[in-house]
Amino acid sequence: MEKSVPICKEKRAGDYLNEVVLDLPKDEVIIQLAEFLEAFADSSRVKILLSLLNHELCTCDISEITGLSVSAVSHQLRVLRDKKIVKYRRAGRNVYYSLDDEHVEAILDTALKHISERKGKMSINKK
Amino acid sequence: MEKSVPICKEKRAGDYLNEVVLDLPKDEVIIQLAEFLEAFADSSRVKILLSLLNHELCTCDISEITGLSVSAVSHQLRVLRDKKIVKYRRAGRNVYYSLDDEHVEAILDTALKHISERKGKMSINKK
DNA sequence: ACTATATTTGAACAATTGTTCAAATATGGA
DNA sequence: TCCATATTTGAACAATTGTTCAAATATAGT
Repeated sequence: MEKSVPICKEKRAGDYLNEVVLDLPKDEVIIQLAEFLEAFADSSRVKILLSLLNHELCTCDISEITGLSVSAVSHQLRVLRDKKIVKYRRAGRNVYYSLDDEHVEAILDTALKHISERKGKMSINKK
Repeated sequence: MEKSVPICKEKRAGDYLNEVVLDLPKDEVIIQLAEFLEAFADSSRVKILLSLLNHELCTCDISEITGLSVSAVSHQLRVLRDKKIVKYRRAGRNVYYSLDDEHVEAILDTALKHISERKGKMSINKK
């Protein structure tokens, strides 16, 4: 019984599949990558991060800027805090948030490029 | 009745909030940003994208490399296709996928830097 | 036309998500 | 201490997600 290799593989000349597997980061790292990038996968959080690009802002500022409820903002800020993407400092009754990650801007810029360049190849379909 | 500004704002000297609002992309763009970045918010998709960084691969290759079922891979590839992140070509019975976005590598690299640099400040907490 | 392999698809399902609401906590000023 | 404001928190909820399974489709070879 020497069969766990899928059939579509048997006839392959150069076997580079193992190479690809070996080049992959450990599963643990892949999970961390995805957990970090989850921070950018929601429009409320993206809006909050964009707001923080140039200014530190208190929870109530962010609520007003984004149009989200104070509570919703606070919940999302906790997510961003847990992921070490924003930091905060308390000043009196206000808590001021700012970016704690030099890479946020890079990721948002890259994504912005994607959607602007993609416009040319946008499909007409709903998806 | 001239009251819709939150109280924490009234006493502000420099009013930069409006400036921040004006600097934000349109809501539609923010939603597109988040929809694109959703592609990276799941470890299965991250693993698929990492696998495709240097090789084009068929569905069955990707299934074997990632350890995901063929069906799960196919479902996720559809998500990536819809977002214009991968493209595909059919060759006989196989369908070969490859990256259709120059920015994928940049985003994954940036995220990788984040998680490696973050290790110094990792909290002991569960989160 | 029939069979085998590769891929896609749709329904079902548990799990997770983001918001709202009400209540709790924190801080500063009277 | 009491009150007003700012923020956080937890429960509840609908909505979305990713997987599995079975069935459908596509292609090549006989």
